Amino acid sequence: MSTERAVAKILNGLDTDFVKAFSEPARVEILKHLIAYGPSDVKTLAQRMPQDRSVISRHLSVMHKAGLLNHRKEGRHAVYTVDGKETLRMVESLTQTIRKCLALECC
Amino acid sequence: MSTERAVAKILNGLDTDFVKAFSEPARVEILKHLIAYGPSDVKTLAQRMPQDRSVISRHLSVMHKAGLLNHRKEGRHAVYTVDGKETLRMVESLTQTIRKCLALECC
DNA sequence: ACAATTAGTGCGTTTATGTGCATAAATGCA
DNA sequence: TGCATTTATGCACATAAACGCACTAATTGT
Repeated sequence: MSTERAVAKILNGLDTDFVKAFSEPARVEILKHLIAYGPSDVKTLAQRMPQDRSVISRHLSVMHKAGLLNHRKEGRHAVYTVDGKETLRMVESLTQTIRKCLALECC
Repeated sequence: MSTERAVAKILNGLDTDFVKAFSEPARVEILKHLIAYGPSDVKTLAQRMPQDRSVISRHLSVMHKAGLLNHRKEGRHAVYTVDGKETLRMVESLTQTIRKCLALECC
């Protein structure tokens, strides 16, 4: 297989949703709070941040879909928690992706 | 120091320029070519991609500023190369950042 | 000196995303 | 049942980023 195709195969598996979660300051702020204070509902998180609740809710949804957060319903509350295991798995996968690519580096 | 401040201290050091480089498909395409074919100038890269040369030039500039690429002038050509060492250093730094945060995880 | 080639920047346009308000659905409590 | 609370979504708007065109600057070769 050509190097070009090998590199493509590796980098096409790159999880862009994962990296996007970390490129948005508001989402990082949410992560900070979830790590420091543990499971939290939308209202609690929103109270700590300048954005509207709806915005926080959407950011949480994005991070949940990306696999960084777990989500459960407790009555009318939506409780989100950091999925540390999965998050770590993904960042290590990213490292491996880059490692493999660079190993193929032509010159 | 409170857990909140400890987490903030760690995550504030997060290099968002680095992660942004990987969240843009066009930039990943550029990386693919640079890894597979080695040092390339702007025209060569632009010929492989649908975007205008100016767009490629700007993406290269972004990645160079983020530390992913090296840049040298060869006559009228601008030759870009992947800085594998630095790129690897950065992704490992990201992994460590996340690792440290999760180690502080409250619950 | 002149024409051709290459890279980068200014500028306006398009596209994507974050944001807030209003609202509906679901739940808990009196 | 009636009312408050919480979340999520539709919608419109603002901001940021990607994009293409046109132009300038720098360099090469004739």
